[in-house]
Amino acid sequence: MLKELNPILHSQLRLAIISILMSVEEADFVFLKGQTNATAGNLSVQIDKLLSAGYITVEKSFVGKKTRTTCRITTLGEKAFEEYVNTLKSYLKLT
Amino acid sequence: MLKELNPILHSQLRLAIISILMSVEEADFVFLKGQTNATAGNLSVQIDKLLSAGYITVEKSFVGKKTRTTCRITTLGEKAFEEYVNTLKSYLKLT
DNA sequence: GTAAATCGGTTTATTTTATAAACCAAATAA
DNA sequence: TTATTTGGTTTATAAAATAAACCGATTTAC
Repeated sequence: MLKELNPILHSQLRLAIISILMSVEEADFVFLKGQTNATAGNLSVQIDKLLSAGYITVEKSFVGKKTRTTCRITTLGEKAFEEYVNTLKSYLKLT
Repeated sequence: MLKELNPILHSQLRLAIISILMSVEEADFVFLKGQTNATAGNLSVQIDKLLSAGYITVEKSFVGKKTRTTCRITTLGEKAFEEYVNTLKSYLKLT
């Protein structure tokens, strides 16, 4: 029986966000928007979902007078990502 | 910039179906249902989508008095799967 | 033999997701 | 001072996944 693919991660944009955060330790909204080419609205929604799932932390601060939203992956998020990748491999190795 | 993940394949059930068909040369409805643990309705819908995309062929026949729906992957389907896997790797290798 | 249950599905309705559009406050540029 | 841009959020819409209802044919149980 095939294991289920964590639906929180099985989304193009959320997977991209998490992948980036796995490699980068922290990334702000503007950086993520540029890397993923997502619209701001979509990115905002998907960041919220990852936050609600406990997969990332979100910190709002100021740089000069501009707001800055910084995201980091949590341990839970790392584990979820690793498990997602392993599950995915069980699908793909059938090739 | 991240490439887009083929949305026809970026679906848990359709990916499972295609993965199975990559390994098995042909599979009927009942077999796919058992392997994927999907409901008949969901499986029927997703098979239709893969058929419409030209990724599989679907052949209906009889075995004795029972109907049999046999699926096979097409060359286009194989190519799409391979490209999907490669794109996915570009997401995951960011780890 | 016939009523009820099962098999192999399809169709339709509902829920969930993803995406886009509209909006907002603050800052900067013209 | 009035656009315009920046850095987002909220809300509405479109698309997708899933579940529920249904269907005809076949068995099974009585």
